[in-house]
Amino acid sequence: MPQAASPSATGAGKTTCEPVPGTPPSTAEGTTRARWPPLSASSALRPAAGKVGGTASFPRPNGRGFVFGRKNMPDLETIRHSAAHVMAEAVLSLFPDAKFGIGPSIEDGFYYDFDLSRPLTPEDLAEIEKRMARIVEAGLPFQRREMAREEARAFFAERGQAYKVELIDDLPDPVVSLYTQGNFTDLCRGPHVANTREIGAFKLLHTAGAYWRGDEHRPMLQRIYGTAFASKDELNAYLYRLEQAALRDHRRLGKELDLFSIEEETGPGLVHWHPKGGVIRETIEDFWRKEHRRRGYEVVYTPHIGRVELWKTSGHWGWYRENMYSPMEVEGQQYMLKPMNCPFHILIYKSRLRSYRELPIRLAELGTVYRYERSGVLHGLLRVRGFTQDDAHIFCRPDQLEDELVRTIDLAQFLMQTFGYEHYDVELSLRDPANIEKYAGSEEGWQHAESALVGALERKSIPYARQEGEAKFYGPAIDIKLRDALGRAWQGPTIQVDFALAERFDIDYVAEDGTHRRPVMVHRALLGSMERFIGGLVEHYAGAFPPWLAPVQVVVLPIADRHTEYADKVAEQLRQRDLRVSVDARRENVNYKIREAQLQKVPYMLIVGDREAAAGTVSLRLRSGENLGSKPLADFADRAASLVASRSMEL
RNA sequence: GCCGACGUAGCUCAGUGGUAGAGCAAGUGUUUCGUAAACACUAGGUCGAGGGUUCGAAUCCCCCCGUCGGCUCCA
Repeated sequence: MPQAASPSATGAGKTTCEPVPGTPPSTAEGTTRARWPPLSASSALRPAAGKVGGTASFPRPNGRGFVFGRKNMPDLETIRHSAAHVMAEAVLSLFPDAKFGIGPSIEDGFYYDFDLSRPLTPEDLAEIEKRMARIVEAGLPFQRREMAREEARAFFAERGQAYKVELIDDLPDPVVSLYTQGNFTDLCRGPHVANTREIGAFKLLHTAGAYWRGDEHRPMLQRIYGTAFASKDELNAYLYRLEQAALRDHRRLGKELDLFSIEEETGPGLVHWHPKGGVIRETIEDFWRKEHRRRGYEVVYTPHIGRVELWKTSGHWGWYRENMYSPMEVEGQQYMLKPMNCPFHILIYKSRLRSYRELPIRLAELGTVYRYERSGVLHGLLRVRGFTQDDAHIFCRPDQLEDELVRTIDLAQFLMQTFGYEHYDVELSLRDPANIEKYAGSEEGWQHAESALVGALERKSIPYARQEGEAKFYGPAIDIKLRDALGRAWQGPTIQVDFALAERFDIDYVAEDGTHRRPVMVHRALLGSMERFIGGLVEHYAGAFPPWLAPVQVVVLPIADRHTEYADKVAEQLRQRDLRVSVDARRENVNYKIREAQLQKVPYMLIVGDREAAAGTVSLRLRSGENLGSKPLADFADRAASLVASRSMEL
């Protein structure tokens, strides 16, 4: 059942209009929970356009976006927040009856939410951008003033700004601050640039609907996203990165490389793996199983459906029901498609009496689960309705917990390293100390588990961020966020202790003294789901899979028809070495075949003509464009086979 | 689910009320070629589904389905 702890989207460290204390912010209130910026959940899972770039390349100031470094150099957050105000002013000039929500700076840009009389069109965006340019050009000063909250309330009420009034009503402060530039005055904590001219380069990116205060029961506002930088060059660099990210989009590459498809006739969020995607998945799964067995896991298979009573016992019928497919009735019994594998693994554990001597028991499964997701949230392979988790459940004694966690982290690190994820951030989700009654399990259990998690991380010398209050009700967890080749964050391995299920299924083991005791249960998914993981890999590699994963590892390109026979012989010999080889024997010129192989990102191209056929060699060209010239076939076969065997990232 | 945009040939896209188009891919023929696109011809579409307006709908309207950008949620 591991579900990724969602990275909170709370705006720690963000400049925002929302909370508006009457005093200017102090740098001391900087974020404590994150060494990386808070990401919206969606950006963690799917680095979509607009969220790309991450902080790796755009360092943020600590805290609230105060001026730092050289004086008079406004930082990015201040620039962006100011740009949001300028955008609001432009919108006001176009829509005099506009009502304003909030307009914070965010990672990579800013947005502002508006309540408008009609939907925005692309032409509106262009017009708003034009008006913004005039405001920036005019060099209007930002003026701050303070007002008693009642006075400010009246000020906004008079202007029909109901959302601002609501914000003020939620503020505890007796005095609030307002910022004015040109014809636009906003409730805002600041800070802002001194003058609109300091905003530099900006661009509006897209519009979106957004519920007022993120609450689906409240009005839907129109949000405009934009970004701003101190200079035109930085803006262009950012836009270039967006283009690069779009080129890596796994949905685009999935089609171009013929890896998978999602068919309307089958239904949304249901993935068809094509032969080439299937090879990648099979290779990863084989590796996964082998590595798990090597580390003491036992692989199991469990059903895709189960009686509804099972889910009542597990509790999912209660708290997870809205994500489950409706029951199907068979012979008067109700069955559910499984959204989780854990109940089945527990039943395997429970199928006979267990001794303390056989713990830990590690049951692993590539288990396919189905979860109902609202239609608007589906996204390629990254958010689907049917997926295969690399799931495992560890049942152990309390005294074994920390060791098991260390072993699990080891395995996670090994996997990540194998796939070339070199950077990651670790979050430790703990109970909310102010609210301990809402959690399942005993006080001692929690304390033990939390200290085992901390102990494991410290034994591994892994830096982590403590996140109090982020734990699920059933147990504390470690979540690992991966950084891909573009520095974007992805949901990675998750390791969760569970106090609820062992209890609900009443599982136990016989201890040394003959008493029955409750084992500790750990859920863990290291790749997450095969769908999401491979979707992420496609983007991480930009479609250029390392040789061990490449669907076609070698393509042999005969120069003319008379070389086809030799090409087939070469291919056959390479297949004897377990390499995946194809021969492009079409009556096309070599350049054409090379181009095609290149676009398919095949690691190795072997060009064979008269010279090679006579000498028993192949002319090796790498996907990188490097032409290594003729070499004996056996040499190439050795090289390729050894790089594949070692799962090397090299060509 | 909600807001907005979109859905035309296998793919990428043009076509805004008057007989459905291009490039690439595919098929056939010609070319037998040395490291990123040879040439010619041919075939290919109930313009996402259904309903409506109209003499006439890819085009306008309604309603479904799906995709995309977000909101929300998560593997």
